[in-house]
Amino acid sequence: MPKVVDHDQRRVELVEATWRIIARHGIEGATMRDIAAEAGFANGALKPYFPTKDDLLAFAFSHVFSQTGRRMTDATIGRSGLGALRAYCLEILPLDDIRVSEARIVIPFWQRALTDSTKAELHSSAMLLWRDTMCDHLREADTAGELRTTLPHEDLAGLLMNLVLGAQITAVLSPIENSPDRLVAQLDACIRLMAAGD
Amino acid sequence: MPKVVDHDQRRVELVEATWRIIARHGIEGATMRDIAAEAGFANGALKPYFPTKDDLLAFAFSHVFSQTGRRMTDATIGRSGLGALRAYCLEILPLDDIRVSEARIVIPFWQRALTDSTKAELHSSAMLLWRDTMCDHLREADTAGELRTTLPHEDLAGLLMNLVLGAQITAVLSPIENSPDRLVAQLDACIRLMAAGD
DNA sequence: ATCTTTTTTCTATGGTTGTAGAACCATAGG
DNA sequence: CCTATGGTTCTACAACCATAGAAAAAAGAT
Repeated sequence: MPKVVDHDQRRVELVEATWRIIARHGIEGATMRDIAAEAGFANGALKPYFPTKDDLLAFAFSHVFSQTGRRMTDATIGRSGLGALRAYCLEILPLDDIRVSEARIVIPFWQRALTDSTKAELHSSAMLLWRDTMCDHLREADTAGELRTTLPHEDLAGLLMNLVLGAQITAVLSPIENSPDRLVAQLDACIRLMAAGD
Repeated sequence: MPKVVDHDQRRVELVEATWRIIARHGIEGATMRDIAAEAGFANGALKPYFPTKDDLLAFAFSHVFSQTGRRMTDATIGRSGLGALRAYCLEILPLDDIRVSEARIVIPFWQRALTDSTKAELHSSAMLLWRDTMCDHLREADTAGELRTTLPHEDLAGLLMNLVLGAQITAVLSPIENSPDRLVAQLDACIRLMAAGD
């Protein structure tokens, strides 16, 4: 029998090479040849794992979402209410190199999703999940008396969603005015405005 | 003497054709041939006005920013403080077809700016201007006693900036949960949280 | 009516891309 | 040691793009 390869692991390898290329040279520079070279293979080696380029990109993008989502839920264990909400949002903000790279990947993804309904639905469902989780934490906070405002939870969650998504852009394209500590200050400002204590 | 053409007006015509193409088929489909066809010309007719494609895109993007900026400042005349701030932000939110189209153009622009420092600086300077204007209105509101919070104006302005930029994404990719009235409700929620009355 | 100059069209070219498929290689069992 | 087979590389190809430049058209001035 011939050399045997773990296909799933190889797929993840290729996806990580794709991330590095997109984060470094943008999605325009992410050609099949460059991705293969980054992973240490020749052009045609990708075909058995991802028959077409779109398959590769779709897998890469959904992998980013699941990775971020796992990190977010991990950050909330042992917390509830506004504390959980804050930890949840903090995990999306581009505060370190890894999450800045994720921002540099999600922005090209948005652009692709504009004309690709499959990618649009992937984004829509992921955002709906995040939004619902934020609503849950807001409800927890409300019943615990942590909330000062009586505004609908949906609007507050939508506000936070737009905040963290907008931060993906400003953190990358206006890093001076949106350094990590500024972004945290903005999030804390938003949460403190909702909180009962002040 | 030959046929005389208003070059500046022709340039604007071409830019508007470019918008329509990008809004309809995405930036990938915005080839020189398609843009020329949309404007009613042949491929090579663009060269005298925009020698290269990058010149065309740069002009198109800066035109969007100046158009939006003009609309924003127009909306604030006769207002001050939180009222002006609200009107200013309302003009950025993608609430009608025109502004949704603008969102469909600015998202590809962000993607391009990731690997094009010229576009990044264009974005950075435009955002800095908007941010400063928001700070001015916040200062007005503060001296007028409209503000409840003592948080730094810079963080509140940054918060609003991220809100309206994030809305560009959610309005296009999650339109159901972010319909125009929901977006306005989110903005009003944010402003009411900062306001004195409650 | 003709000429001159700007504007527009048309054709060509060099380069790059995604994809396909043939040739080659490495490895585990007989 | 041999062989069958999954994995990899290499080359090729068809399509597409931006751009350049020559050719044609248009329109006011003489």
